[in-house]
Amino acid sequence: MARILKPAEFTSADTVRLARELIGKQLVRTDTATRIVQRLRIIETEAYDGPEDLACHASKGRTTRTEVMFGPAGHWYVYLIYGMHQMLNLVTGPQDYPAAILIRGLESVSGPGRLTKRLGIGKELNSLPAKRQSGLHLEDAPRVDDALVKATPRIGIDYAGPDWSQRPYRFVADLA
DNA sequence: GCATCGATTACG
DNA sequence: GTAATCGATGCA
Repeated sequence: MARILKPAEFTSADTVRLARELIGKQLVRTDTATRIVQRLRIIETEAYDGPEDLACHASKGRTTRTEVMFGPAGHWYVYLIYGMHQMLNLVTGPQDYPAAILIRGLESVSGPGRLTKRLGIGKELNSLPAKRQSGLHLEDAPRVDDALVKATPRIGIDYAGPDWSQRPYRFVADLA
């Protein structure tokens, strides 16, 4: 079994780089009640980097919803979008610096809303640390070659304006 | 209290 | 192209 990634490993201020490095790592769901364990590699991520990033929820300030992004790295940020889809994010960066990485796709599961549904992820995980005892954690994996990873603009954030919406903060593993 | 807005998906 | 669906937010 692969090494478990600790929350403290995501304290780097370079969230965009962390989003790139998360590609290929394994997302592990452990349900103590049903004993079902799911282990899937991450193939798509997006970086949301700090108060200046107009696409980042925290750019509007510290609120009940965004509070977790200001907290310690390595905790889950889960929220509901469009009234029906749960989005899974990993908080990154130093304490009090609001940043997170949206996990958009896993091998065999395309789409951020679909993956949370598949793994049974909901708001009960919000603000919990990415540890085995929380029921959802990350495990290390060999680095995915740069030739297989492409960077593109983030999805669905045109409202953030051309400067932010066009930045290559989305990473997709081109598995073929 | 009430109106508006989505880090999406599925279907035509 | 557009409907579905509801918590967070902002304003009164």
